[in-house]
Amino acid sequence: MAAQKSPRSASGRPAPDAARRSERSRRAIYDAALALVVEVGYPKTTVEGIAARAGVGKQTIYRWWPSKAEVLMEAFLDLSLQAAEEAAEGEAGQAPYAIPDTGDVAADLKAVLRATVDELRDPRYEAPARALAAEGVVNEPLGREFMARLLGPSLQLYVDRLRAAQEAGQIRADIDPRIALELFVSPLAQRWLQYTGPISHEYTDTLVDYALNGLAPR
Amino acid sequence: MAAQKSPRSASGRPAPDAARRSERSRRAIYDAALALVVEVGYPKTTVEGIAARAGVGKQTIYRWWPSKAEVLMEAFLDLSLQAAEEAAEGEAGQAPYAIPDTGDVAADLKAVLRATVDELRDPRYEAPARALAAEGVVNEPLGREFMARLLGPSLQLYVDRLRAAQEAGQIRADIDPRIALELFVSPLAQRWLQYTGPISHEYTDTLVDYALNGLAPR
Amino acid sequence: MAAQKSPRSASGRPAPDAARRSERSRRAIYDAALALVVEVGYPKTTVEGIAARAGVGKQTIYRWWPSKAEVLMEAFLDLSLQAAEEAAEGEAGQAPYAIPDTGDVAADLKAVLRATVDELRDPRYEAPARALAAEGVVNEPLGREFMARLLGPSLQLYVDRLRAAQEAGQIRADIDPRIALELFVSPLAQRWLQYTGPISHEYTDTLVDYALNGLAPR
Amino acid sequence: MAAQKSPRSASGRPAPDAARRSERSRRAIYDAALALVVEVGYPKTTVEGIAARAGVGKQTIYRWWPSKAEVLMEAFLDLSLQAAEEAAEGEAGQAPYAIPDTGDVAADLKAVLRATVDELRDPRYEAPARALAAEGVVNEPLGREFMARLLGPSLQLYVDRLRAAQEAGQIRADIDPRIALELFVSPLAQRWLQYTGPISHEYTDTLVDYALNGLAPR
DNA sequence: TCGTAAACGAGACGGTACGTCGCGTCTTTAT
DNA sequence: ATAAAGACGCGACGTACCGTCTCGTTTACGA
Repeated sequence: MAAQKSPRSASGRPAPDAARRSERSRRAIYDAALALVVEVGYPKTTVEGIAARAGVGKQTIYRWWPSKAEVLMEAFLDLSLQAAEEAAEGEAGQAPYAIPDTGDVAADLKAVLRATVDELRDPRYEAPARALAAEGVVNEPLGREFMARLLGPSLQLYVDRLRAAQEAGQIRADIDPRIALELFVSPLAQRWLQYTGPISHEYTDTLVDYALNGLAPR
Repeated sequence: MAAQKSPRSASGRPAPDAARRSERSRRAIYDAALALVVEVGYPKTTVEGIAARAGVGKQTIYRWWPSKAEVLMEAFLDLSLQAAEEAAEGEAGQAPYAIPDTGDVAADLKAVLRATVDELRDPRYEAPARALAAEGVVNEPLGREFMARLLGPSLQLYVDRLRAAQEAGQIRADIDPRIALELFVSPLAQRWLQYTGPISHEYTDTLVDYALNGLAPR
Repeated sequence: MAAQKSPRSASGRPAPDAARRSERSRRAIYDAALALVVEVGYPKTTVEGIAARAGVGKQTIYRWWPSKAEVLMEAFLDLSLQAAEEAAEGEAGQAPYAIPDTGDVAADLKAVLRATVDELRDPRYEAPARALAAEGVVNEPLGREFMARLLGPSLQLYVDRLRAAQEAGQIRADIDPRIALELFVSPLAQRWLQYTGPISHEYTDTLVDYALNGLAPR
Repeated sequence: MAAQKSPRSASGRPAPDAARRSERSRRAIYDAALALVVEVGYPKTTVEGIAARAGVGKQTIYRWWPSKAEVLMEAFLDLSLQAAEEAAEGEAGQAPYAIPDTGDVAADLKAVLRATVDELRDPRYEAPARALAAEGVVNEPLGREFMARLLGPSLQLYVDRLRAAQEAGQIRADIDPRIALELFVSPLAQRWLQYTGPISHEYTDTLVDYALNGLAPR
């Protein structure tokens, strides 16, 4: 079995040694990237600017990420992780990363969506989330990564909760939960992303009602 | 009232005389912009590239548009207009710009959504539409313009059709059509924009069924 | 005869239109390059620095010169030209660009060499001349250009003066003037370039004496 | 007197312990530096390149030399030393490091200069010698070191030989040998360094003749 | 019908950021 | 304990486009 002295990444460049990576720099880069996106917007956020703000050489960024979009992706991922951990601490003993199940699907979904609305309005989350979404629209690999690492896991929580509701007989058994969740999640996403309408707690409540009960008369 | 020899736009620059504008150049610029977005993608499409390909001076672009996003917006608007006119010719005597009303809402909606799916898969439409959507996500004024000039009018057609369905008693009267349409339009939009899932005729059919009948058992 | 719409330089890049070149920028670049070489030395003089000091975009330098060495070459050539013109004004009616001929070769050569010594000590000339010489040593094309455009013409003046001396019988007819001149010019050049010894009026006087009369006893 | 555990050089850094220096590494660094200068030229020879080629850490270079110029200087000095030792072996019983004295100054000088011409044409010597000369032109301390350690000793040999000639009555007693030698050495040096003309055995022979006999008629 | 003023093509300009290279220092790893 | 390996902060490289600004050259209008 041949020893592999200098492993190469897909780009053909020798892969850097991750074990010797500076944790300090990584944190500073995450912080700088997030702060800049909030302060000056994504298009005016430059790799050079991130490096300067983080007190880091440009090469240190290019060594570990292929583009500013990937930097922001990991920074945002890290931010979400931290937030999730903090949230988990508050509700000790409870399953983290799950939509609560009080027995009332409608109420549970409304609660989660209200929380989501609040989050989408917090500039600290909104700016990077919007930037990543925009980049992903036009950059398919990044878009798919965004889906795989952020959107997907979140959507899975809805799938799980809807499955539970099906078992409880609150949702028809022949419904595909993966599609069903889009009836209330996607409208919110589109209003937020494309300014197709205002978002509010009232609005998401209505979405849940419409989706669960349908538009046609009974 | 004082004579105004060289009227100035809000930017303080003398407004160009639109009457003397070269139609030839405008067309060439539209064609070049759309072609480049399809061929090399939006981020690699540059004003310089558009000018070169259109055989036009850069200033001719900057004279009439403030940014490449606006150029593309108008180019795409123009493209949509042309396409709509062509489509209208095929169905003479019928109201253009409307969702057909056969009396069966579900069928009508499914038909329109199937057509939309086809369009979203045509690279000639997809590339510029995606580019504008992405730009609009991160550039609010442009996003709102995109909504006002393209998305809005399209969505209004759904509102009209849903209103007709309400009058025909096929949809509950207390439903807000502006929100209702999002139950089947937004999921498609999100899957397309964010790669959250595959899009197909089957999928949109399912969306219409779910939306009209709801998820909960009757 | 084919029209040549976009002539290309040897580098394969379209040649810029010299007619539209900014004289203002060129002057500013010359001045900045010379000043920086004097102030911070050649190795610390950067294209970026020249551009910044000249108030010019980097591309304006790269558009017209392939390297900082070539910039400095032309700047120095320009400086020499100006100096020569100023000098020529002072001695109206006299042939410019020539070594004076008073009939006494030894005296004439000593006078020119003394002037050269003075020039080599003037930092405004020394710094760029030294920089170009150094670069030329290790960069053959540039070295040859330096020889062709600066050194060569100067040495030719010695050839001319020595020929006159041969006709006047002050120098043997079988002597090759192109080689002869090196007996007093090259020693000065080497002392200056390589710090092999101090340079002074006395020293160059001695060189002329030794060269004309030889080292062996008569 | 206080014990000094880690003596510090003028730079304030702890002086490395020369006794523990790796002879192996030094040799590898010399070889790599010389080879690179020959192969890619001095400007493209980098400390990183030398280290990589020598299979040595960069720090091992920086520990012992302040710059790539100094590395090359010592490498070249070492090369010259080796060459001189090899040459000395061939002529056993004779004084090493001296210009032969056959009684005929002209012949002896011509012989040495012919050998020098040959050396200057050997790429293994030419490339590093030229590199060091160029660096020395623009970097005064290095230039003076080059003079002190390489050029000076070589020139001294000429001084010695010329003194002998003066005692033998072949050269006038009032001649300064330190200046005299420049009449034939410097022209060769300048032609070589600055491409002011071709170098050949014929050329150096002529230089010796001109220098010894002078240019003026007797 | 002809001048003339505007729009036009071309592209040079002052800039900003790109992604890369090499510097000289510092740290880790594996003898 | 030493030295290879190489990550780091830094600064310059040479390139690509930005948006502005002249340049002549059409072009179309109104005198």
